[in-house]
Amino acid sequence: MTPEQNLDRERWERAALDALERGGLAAVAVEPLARELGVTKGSFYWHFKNRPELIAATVARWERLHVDGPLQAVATIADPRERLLELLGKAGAKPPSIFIRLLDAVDEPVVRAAVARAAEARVAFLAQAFGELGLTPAKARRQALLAYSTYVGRAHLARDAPEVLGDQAALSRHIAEQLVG
Amino acid sequence: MTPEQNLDRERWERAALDALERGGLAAVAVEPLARELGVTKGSFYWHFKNRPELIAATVARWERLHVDGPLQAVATIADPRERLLELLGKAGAKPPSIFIRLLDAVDEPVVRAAVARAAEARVAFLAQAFGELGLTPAKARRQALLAYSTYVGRAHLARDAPEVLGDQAALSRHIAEQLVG
DNA sequence: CTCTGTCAATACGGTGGCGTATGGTGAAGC
DNA sequence: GCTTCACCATACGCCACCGTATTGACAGAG
Repeated sequence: MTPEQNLDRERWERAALDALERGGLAAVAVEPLARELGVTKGSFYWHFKNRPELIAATVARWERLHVDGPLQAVATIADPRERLLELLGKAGAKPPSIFIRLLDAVDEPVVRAAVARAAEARVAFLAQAFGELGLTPAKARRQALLAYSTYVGRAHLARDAPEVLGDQAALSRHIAEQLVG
Repeated sequence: MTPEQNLDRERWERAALDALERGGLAAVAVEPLARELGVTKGSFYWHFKNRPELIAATVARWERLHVDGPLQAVATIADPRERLLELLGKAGAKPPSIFIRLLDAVDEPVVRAAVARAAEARVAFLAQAFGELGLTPAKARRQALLAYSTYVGRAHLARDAPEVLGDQAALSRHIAEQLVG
């Protein structure tokens, strides 16, 4: 409620999101984060009910900053082809490390729900663009699923086997050519 | 060395691979597995030095049974187009759950190494087939990377957001058409 | 029938995280 | 200057897992 209350709660949330990126959801843990913040658990259990609440807040934060935000930003691009190239290009540029960390932690129901929402939002967004390019709705949806699958797959390869990935720029061009045409 | 020795060690390895599929690498734990097997840790530490050794054995078992095995099986198909369709079709049929569980646990160096080897082997295999279809080596490699990315991405979607995936058969046809042509 | 080696049970100590209960501090409000 | 309240520290009990040490069962070799 009060905006003041959230000032130091946000320190925890920021640190949690960083820890998630570095060490996965297991690193979003009370005592390690407290050490990192130079503080004790006493602080944490003031701002949060328990660890699940921190996880939920962290996931929600990711969803705002790394799903909805970028999607709205790209939505300003008028040309659907440009829009698609922008999206697929980002896949090659910066591997979405937090996203993959969340995929690793999908056993947690909150995480699974967020990941599923993100998938639907992104696929719908891609399908919209493909539709504007003239594909039928069904075909646009399938093409969007194909494109999103490559996005996720590349994100995995970039993290887990970058050596097989080779020249990312060349692959990016190849994918864009194959999928957008 | 002795084949007898491995009889009950193999019970552990089997159970470990099952647990991996169900609960991820965290479930490949000594005490839970002992409970499940109706036995105590005393047994485990007879057959294994420690938990890392069990994890290594489990990963190696997966690599044999779920990477090298299937690849060799499909290698018997002479026609490269048939071979590709067989591979990409399997992606839609049965989601490779153990594989994704391993992706989730790539922080463990043994797991990362195995996952990277699997990726390279599979991509090379796909590239070979695309080469036989007439693509230049560079283009075949890129196409293989594209195909493998869709494989991994679909595996994720199938597990984490099956509701956005929709009709898998239609998507399979779409992907095969787009990638193999 | 004893001895030896294989395998498992028991019992222990250690670690690391969760959550709670309670006490302390400093600043704002009166 | 006293109180109140937001905020954090201290200290505790709890649980789950790892790994070790020791003992016990039991089968086959001699």
